[in-house]
Amino acid sequence: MKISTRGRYAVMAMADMAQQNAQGQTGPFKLTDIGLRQEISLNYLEQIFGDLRRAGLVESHRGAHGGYTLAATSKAIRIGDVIQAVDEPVDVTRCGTSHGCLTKQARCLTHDLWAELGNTIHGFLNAISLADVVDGKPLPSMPVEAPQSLVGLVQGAGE
Amino acid sequence: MKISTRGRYAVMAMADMAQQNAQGQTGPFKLTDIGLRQEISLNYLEQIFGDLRRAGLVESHRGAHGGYTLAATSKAIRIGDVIQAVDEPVDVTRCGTSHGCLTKQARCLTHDLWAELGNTIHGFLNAISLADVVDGKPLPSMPVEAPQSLVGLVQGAGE
DNA sequence: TTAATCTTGACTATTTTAGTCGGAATTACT
DNA sequence: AGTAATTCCGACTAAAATAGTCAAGATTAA
Repeated sequence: MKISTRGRYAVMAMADMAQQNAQGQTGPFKLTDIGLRQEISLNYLEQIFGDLRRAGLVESHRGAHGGYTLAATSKAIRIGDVIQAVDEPVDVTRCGTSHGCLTKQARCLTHDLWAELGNTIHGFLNAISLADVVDGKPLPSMPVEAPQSLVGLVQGAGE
Repeated sequence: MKISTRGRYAVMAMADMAQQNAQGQTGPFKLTDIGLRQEISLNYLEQIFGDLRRAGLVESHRGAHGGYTLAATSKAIRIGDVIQAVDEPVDVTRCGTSHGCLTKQARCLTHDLWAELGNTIHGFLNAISLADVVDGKPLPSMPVEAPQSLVGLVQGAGE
């Protein structure tokens, strides 16, 4: 249960550009510079930015004095989008596609659990924009606390 | 960003036992039977139950007519405990221990983000008991929605 | 004593992750 | 036109994690 470095690096690089923007720099930003600031290898960044570009999150400017710019305002870009762009499976479970869920006798007791965990992670990441990260805004946290107290508090966990 | 089969299998097996309990069976439950019902190989289950036993979540009964029983009521066992028992790193980031966070020039813009994501996942999993899963209780979901709306709603994302 | 069951540890195959490398295409500047 | 800077692309590789398998030992009920 951990995030890949691809996802982390992607968010770090995007946040780097957003921060540069916030400081008046308009870009385009060279991967070389981003890599130096964030300590990520150029070659690896190239791979990652390929994904980001194909997902429409950044725009590329080739040739000399080229680089990348954010394709939208930092307020409009959500962290979830960035991670999804570089990190194929934002799925927590491959219930249904693979065995392990719908076993012959049981309707998979845990299916809803994984589905809702996925929703929770998605909800969290999609609720935060690049701008929030750069501004150091306080992040939302889970309101629930104890195992017993929450049962029945919330309804509608349907997928 | 996905959960390992170890974690899934562990929860499935524990839920299986909890369900047997709920149906009047008191155990001990043989791994052979659990494996058959949940379609998990015996050898793999043995490995997993070794971890669960060492974590104190189940009790073993050796010898003929032996098997495993839950070490507490299904209401008292939280999903987070189960996953943590078999799935070493419930960490989302290894910020601080490894490079990639505290780079030379930046105080790691994204540190709080990963920390709070971890808290969110923890909060979710620890809020749900085995009994909740077996009973098919509705699960809590994230209340937050849009990127803008949440900023400033919640404070205190400190680790 | 025997069969059932947990216990342990070593072993292996597959997949994923985290990169590296070389070169081609494109553009700005001179 | 030429050159340097940059993105672009695909193949390649090393290391780690995942998902198991296997064999043999310990313990207990009958």
